[in-house]
Amino acid sequence: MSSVAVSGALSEQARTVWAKSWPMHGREIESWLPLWQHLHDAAGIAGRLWDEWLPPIVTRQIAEAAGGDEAGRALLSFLAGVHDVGKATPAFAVQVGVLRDELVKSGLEMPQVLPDRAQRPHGLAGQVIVEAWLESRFGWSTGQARALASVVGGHHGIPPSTAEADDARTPSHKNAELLGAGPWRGVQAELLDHMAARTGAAERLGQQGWRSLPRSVLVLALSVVVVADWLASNRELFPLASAEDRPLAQPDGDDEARLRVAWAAVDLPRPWSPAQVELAADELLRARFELPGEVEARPVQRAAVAAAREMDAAGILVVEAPMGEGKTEAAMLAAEVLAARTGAGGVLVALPTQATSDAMFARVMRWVASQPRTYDGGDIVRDGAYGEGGDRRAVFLAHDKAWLNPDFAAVPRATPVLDVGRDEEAPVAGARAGAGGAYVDGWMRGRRKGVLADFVVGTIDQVLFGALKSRHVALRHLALARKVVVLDEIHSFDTYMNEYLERALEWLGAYGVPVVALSATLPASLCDRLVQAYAKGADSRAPLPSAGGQRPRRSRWGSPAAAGARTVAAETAVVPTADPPPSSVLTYLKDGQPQRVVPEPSSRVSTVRLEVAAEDAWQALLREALADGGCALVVRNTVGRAQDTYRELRDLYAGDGETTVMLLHSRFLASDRKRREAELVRLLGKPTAEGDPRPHRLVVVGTQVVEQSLDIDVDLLVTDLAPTDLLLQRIGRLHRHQERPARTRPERVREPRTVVVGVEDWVAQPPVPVRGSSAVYGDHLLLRAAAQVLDVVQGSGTLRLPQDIAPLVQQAYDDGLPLGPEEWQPAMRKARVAQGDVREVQRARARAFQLPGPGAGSRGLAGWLDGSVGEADVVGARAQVRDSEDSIEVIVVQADGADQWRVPDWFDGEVAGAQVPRGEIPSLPLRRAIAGATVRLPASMSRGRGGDAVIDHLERLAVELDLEAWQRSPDLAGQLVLPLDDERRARIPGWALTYDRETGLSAERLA
DNA sequence: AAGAAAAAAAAA
Ligand SMILES: [Fe+3]
Ligand SMILES: [Fe+3]
Repeated sequence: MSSVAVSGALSEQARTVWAKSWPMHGREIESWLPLWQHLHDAAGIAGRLWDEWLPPIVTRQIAEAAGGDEAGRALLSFLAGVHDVGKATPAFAVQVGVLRDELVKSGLEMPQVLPDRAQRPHGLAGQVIVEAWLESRFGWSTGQARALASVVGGHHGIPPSTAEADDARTPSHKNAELLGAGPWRGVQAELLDHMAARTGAAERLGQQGWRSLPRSVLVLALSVVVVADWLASNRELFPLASAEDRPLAQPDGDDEARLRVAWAAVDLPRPWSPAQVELAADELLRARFELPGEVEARPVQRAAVAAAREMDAAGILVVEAPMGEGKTEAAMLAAEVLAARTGAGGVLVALPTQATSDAMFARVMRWVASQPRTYDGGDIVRDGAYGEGGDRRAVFLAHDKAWLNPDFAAVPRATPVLDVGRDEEAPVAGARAGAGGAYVDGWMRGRRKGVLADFVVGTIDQVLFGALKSRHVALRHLALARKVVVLDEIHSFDTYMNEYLERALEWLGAYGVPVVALSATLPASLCDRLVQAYAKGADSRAPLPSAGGQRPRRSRWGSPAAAGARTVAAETAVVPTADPPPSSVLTYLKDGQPQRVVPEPSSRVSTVRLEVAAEDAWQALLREALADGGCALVVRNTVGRAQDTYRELRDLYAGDGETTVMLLHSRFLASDRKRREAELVRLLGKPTAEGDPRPHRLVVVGTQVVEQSLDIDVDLLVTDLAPTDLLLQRIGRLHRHQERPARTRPERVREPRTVVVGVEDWVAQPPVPVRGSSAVYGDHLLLRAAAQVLDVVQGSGTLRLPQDIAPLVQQAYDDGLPLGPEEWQPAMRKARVAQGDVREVQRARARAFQLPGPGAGSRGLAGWLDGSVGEADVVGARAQVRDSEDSIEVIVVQADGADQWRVPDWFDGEVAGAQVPRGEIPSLPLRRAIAGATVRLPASMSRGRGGDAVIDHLERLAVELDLEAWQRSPDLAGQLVLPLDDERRARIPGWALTYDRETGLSAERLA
């Protein structure tokens, strides 16, 4: 850690240039800050960040590019130290009258007002000033100067476009007026020279090393500049000077004290730095998950630990395995090994949904608590104090509804780092860190900064946003680049999300971030693309020495022999006989090449009887199968079908007194759905020590919500035809728990059995899926699944699990492989083309706002985010990481005759039926209840012209009923409200809505 | 016609 010597005095003009003023408007000011002071502060913080906060995985790559550790530190300090030099311009300085006058008095001329001043925001101004200075002072080329200076230009979140920068550099009257001429130029250069000398950059700017930094390093540099600026702009940490102190005296040694105090107040934790663990996988598993001595690692876990030790540390590991093989634990063990190998300072675990993120957060917290402490300079006990250097791990749950999560709320919070006048929050005293030093940092919190924390669990969107053109995306990159990134359930992504995932992986590759991706069986081509995307990014950072040489094609399934299934005569055998793809497989990069490892097969093997039935036949079949009791799951592909089926089955079993029929789909209020899910897991989960609440006979009707993450076990499955992988996931709920051996199940359902329905006519050539299914999935995947289902049914009649999963999924997604009889082929070709079109549209939409890759372009960050705000030329494209037309979420309240709003009266707890105020922000318990009263309207309601009318109506309602107060609460701002009458009905133009506690929300289109 | 999530920044 080097403290910087005070270098050089500044001219009076340079000391008069200002950066901050309080207030910013008005004739009188109370306080101000000279620019040099802000620059010193920012440079100082950047140095501290380098010394104490950035983990080696980040500093190493900056150092490598910049020419050594000190050079890397100097680079960041310098960039932070000049970031606001654009404030030394008339365009900026004209804003505050008294400060302007002072400058004019000192000889820096400018008019009273500059109407065009907004055309040269100080970021852009700074960029071109630095460009010109690098060229004239050090002889940099235009392109070299543009690249480095773009970091200055981008410090407010969006780097200027090439055209903007070119325009600002063209000699013109306007530029002279706004950016300054004559003595202004002298002051700008003086400040730049001063900061270059002070940060140790001057000498290096004269050399070659910094002239062609890779884009990934520039992004990291930008992110650190932004962090430094945000901290240096906090007036609590870095107080302004009194307005009387003008100009401020020469810079002196007080700087260091000012910095020390501020840095201590921010109190960022040192990065996690786990030791290289040599433990065997078994021991590691037991130690980190607090398992008893006899527990052994499962094959996948053992293979993952071995892979993490032998793969490229800056590489990607894809673990494909069925559920129940302990993938999550495997990933955390691998993450620790990879962190130790790369110097990553934390772990980010990303999942597809908020609900799974919530569940994962609790598990990751336990894992964090079991981490040995790594701080070597103190004697702090593990569960003890934090403060004096003890191990602290900043944790964060990153999704929109994290504030509702009790596990996250229970984590001790450090004193928030607030800013006077900006943060409205009341200051609270911080608490001590919890188990293993886990705490929520006072600064690394909130939507943008929270993901910077050491251990973050969140939705996959948090990662995908890193590939979206968006303001301050560099900050998100830093959040990712600091850690090992674990991606869970990546098989569940659609084409649109995969586009973003691939681009995000390119960037992670460029940063050398270890990635562990978990999945059920992935289509081989997809797995290949993800690994390639990472490798491509890695190449952008470290090009091969043989620059012109072709890299050998990297493909997991490169050789025909490896493809196995594809050599089999397609139309006859669906389940391949030779060399089938294994049910578990690990793919990782080793020396830049993909390797595959197959763990020893799991011992669990089961068979499932597969059959098909007509829509009018399966209910009799179900009744028959459940004659002696048992629990069945009926999965429908649309909410409407599920609601109808539920009503039919309810009536069918009405009055027998010993059968429960339940319904689950997403169109229940969030709290109602949560309660239903909990009830399902209680009834159909593993038996507990207290007993087994499994009912005698139960029929659960549901949509796709039941194929995800609900750990339930049923005796019999009836399901609409669905794409093969989803069908297999549904089948995974069948006889799922080993704690429930066959002999404990009713006799007629002792053999696991699946009935596939949802097809108009199974005998037709090809069969015709019901309309709803076609609308949701498209006929291509449905017909391929139908071919596979019929093939099994007409053959052995049984599936073997898990062995058959991988071959079936690989075939279903291998478009080159024809499936089904000859007569189907014309229809299947048509469906395939249609599907291709849909995917292409999705891809195009996704690309409209996608961040360029790390290798594209040579001019640093100039124009990096061009087109990020509403300039898409693709129809229907939006700046978002999930594909959707507007689907409307509403808060449901009960309105009485007097137009008072109430929390739904059937809710649990004291707030049920409580009045919801509109003129003020509702209390926290009420806001919690309200968050649980949300539901998404059917997509059909928000599409097209009718959709606009619906949104209009709801928005007008919010205005008419005056929800202004709600806008000040982040969780309520912008929310639409749907008031129901006493009968739980609502009228919206064109629609009649009903909410029924048993069946959920129904929408009926009015003629 | 499913399901899933969804960003306030450092001064205009
Ligand atoms: Fe700025
Ligand atoms: Fe600044």
